Amino acid sequence: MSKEQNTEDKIKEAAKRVFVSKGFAGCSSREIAKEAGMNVALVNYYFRSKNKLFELVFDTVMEDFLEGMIQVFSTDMPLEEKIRIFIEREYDFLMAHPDVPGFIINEITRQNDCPIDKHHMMEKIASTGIFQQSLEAQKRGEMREIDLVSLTMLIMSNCHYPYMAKPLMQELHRLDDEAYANQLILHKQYVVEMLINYIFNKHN
Amino acid sequence: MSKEQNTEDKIKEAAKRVFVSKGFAGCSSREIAKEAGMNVALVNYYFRSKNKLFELVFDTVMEDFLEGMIQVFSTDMPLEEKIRIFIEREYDFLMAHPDVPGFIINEITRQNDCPIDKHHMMEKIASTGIFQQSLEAQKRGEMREIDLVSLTMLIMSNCHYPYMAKPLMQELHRLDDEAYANQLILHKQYVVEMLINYIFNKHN
DNA sequence: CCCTGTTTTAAACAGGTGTTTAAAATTGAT
DNA sequence: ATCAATTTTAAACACCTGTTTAAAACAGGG
Repeated sequence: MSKEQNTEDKIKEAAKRVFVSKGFAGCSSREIAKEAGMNVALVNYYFRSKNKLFELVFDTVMEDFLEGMIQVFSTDMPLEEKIRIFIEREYDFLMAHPDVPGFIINEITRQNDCPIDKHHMMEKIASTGIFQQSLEAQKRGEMREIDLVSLTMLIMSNCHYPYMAKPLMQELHRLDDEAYANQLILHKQYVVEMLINYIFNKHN
Repeated sequence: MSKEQNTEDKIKEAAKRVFVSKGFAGCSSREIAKEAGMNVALVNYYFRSKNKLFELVFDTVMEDFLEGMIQVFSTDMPLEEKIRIFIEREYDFLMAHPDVPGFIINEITRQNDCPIDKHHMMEKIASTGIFQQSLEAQKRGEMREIDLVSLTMLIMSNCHYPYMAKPLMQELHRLDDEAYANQLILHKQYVVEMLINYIFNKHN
C-alpha cells in the first residue's frame, strides 16, 4: 500500500511511528528523517518545525483513537451489547496499535497549558447518544446507578492499562511476547464479564 | 524534614522529583542541578553520570512502589479483606505520588534490553503467600477460577489508570483538579465493589 | 533547448546536551 | 596556622539539538 506515496506523507507516517513509540522528547528531527529515508531539512520544508509536525501527528492519532468509539456508540444496539462490542473492538484496535493510549496520555500530560479541548472529544461521544441511553437505562433500573465519569474510567482502565503496562507485566510474570498476547485474549473475556456483570447488576 | 540534608541526598531527591514528573528523556542534567540548587558538575561528581543517577532513582521509586503491596499482603487477613485494603492503600499512595505508575511503565518501556528482573518483584510478592492463599481460596470455591496474571492485571488496571490518565480524563469531562480528586475518591468505592464482587462471586 | 517553479541536498547556525577539567573554596586534623 | 583531603565552582570539551540558508537537482511547458 506504500509504493505510491509522496514525500510529505512518507515523512508524516515515519513521524507517526517514531513519535508514537518514543514520544516527543524521546526522539529527534534527524531520527524522523532517517526513518523516512529523507534529509533533515525536508522535514522542516514540509512541516515548518518539529512542533508543528508533532501536533499534526497527534491530531491524526487522536482521530483514529476516537473513530472506533464513535462507530460502535452510533449504532442502535441495546446498551449492554454496545459496551460489550466496544470493549472487544478496543482490544482489537489496541492489538494493532498497542502504544497509542500511552502516547496520548503522556503527551497530554507533557503540556499543562491548553485547557481547551481541541478535538471536542466529549461532544463527539455525547452526540452518539450513548450517555442519554445510559441515563435512560439507569432510570429503568436496568443499569447500576453509577456516574458516567466513573463508568468511562472503569471501561478505559480495563482496556488501556493491559497494553500500556505490557513491559511491566511481562517482567512481573516473565512472559514473552506470544504468551502476553495470549494472556490479553484471555483477559479480554474477564474484562467483558466483570464490567457487564457490574454495570448491569448481573449475578452468575 | 529537609534542613539537615547533605548535598548528595539533596541532588538525589531533586532528581527524583524531576525524573518522575518529566521522565529521563524529558529533562536535562542542568535542570536537575537547578532544582537541587547546585552546580551541574556536582551531579556528576556524586553520581558519575545522568544514567547512573537515573538508575539509582528508578530503583528507589520501585522499592517504594513495592513496599506498600508487600506490607498488606504479608498480614494474615482473609483474602477478601487483603484485596480490599490493598486497593484502598494503593489509592492513598497514588494520591500522594500520582505519577509513579506512569514513570515506572514509561521507563521500563524505554529500554527493551534488560529482560532480567533486577528487583525480584514477583519473588517478593510471592513470598508474602498471597498467591498460595488465592489458589487455596479458589480450591475451596470461595474465589472465582481466574488465573493470577489476569487477577493482577484487573487490580492494577483499576488502581493505576485513573491516576495515569488524569489529564485525559480531566479534558474529556472538563474537571478541575479538585473535582477530579473527589471523583477519584468516589471511583475507589466503585472499584472495590466491582473487583470484590467479581473475584469472590458476590451478587448484590 | 531554455526557462520557471518545485523539490532535495549539504552545510552551517546558535544554542543545548552530557561530561570532564583544573582551579578555587572549604573542611578538619595536626 | 599549615597542610592534605574533600567539596564546590566556572569553564571548557565534543557532540547533538532544531532550524535556516543557499545552492543543486529535478520537473514540465514554452
